[in-house]
Amino acid sequence: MQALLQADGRKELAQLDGVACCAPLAGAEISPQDAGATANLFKALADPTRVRLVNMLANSAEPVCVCELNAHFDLGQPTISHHLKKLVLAGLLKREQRGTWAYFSLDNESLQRLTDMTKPRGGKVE
Amino acid sequence: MQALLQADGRKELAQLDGVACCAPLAGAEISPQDAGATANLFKALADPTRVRLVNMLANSAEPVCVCELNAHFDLGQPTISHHLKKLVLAGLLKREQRGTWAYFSLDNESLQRLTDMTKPRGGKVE
DNA sequence: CCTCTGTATTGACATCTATCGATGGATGTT
DNA sequence: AACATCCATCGATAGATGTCAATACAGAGG
Repeated sequence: MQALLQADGRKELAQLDGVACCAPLAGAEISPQDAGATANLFKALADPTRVRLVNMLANSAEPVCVCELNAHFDLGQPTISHHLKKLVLAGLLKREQRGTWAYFSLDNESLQRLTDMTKPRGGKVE
Repeated sequence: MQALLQADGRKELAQLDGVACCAPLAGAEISPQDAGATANLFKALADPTRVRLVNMLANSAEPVCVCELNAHFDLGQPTISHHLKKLVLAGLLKREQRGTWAYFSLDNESLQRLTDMTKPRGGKVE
């Protein structure tokens, strides 16, 4: 059981690494490790619900309450919570507690990193 | 059986749609359909092997033979073939047959679309 | 202190996906 | 014509993932 908890912890850290590193897709040769981190970042956006969540938060200047987000989906509350957690772990969203309510907002820096990562000629022109 | 084949066909078309549409993440409100297409594009890059494949092709001015690609991975040939197919269906790669050999290259336009899609303030500044 | 409400976590389940071994079709080569 | 090579497809399998119902937990108000 202890082992299971540890494994989970490592997994979450791995996802966080994905945000920090951000090796450009079209840049210099990517190591297998960096490829994993890069893939993790894309994985965070590889779901329609998470794409919509990010899009909604990108269109709001203010942090948005979970209760507000829930209302826009035909999914259960635990499912939305699950997706939000994944986006936070990926570093794309920030979470903020206000009393009973939880507010989420887009981490603009991370979106910038995403853009850098997909730039056609990031590193060198060769 | 016929039904199965049809279902498969539809699935592949859906992935192709993902490339064509390309709704900006931080742009105007994304419809659930567009969110699915956008997610499909990210899904194509949500795997370390596919990230490396795209990266390798991005670093080559010339199309690369599959036999060359296979040599860089500790994976079976059918697995690489499977990943290459997914990337082609997503519109990220182009395939070209030269005699017995298959050559793949990066579709630079699609990479540009990826960049546009992740631009921090794609549509309007609001 | 009890209850209500908003979120997160757990456990279960169905589906999806990456991988492999085996096979098949196509193209060269002897 | 027989054979070898390259690549794609098929069938099977293990592991990952999205979803829900049930539960737990925390803060606010009675």
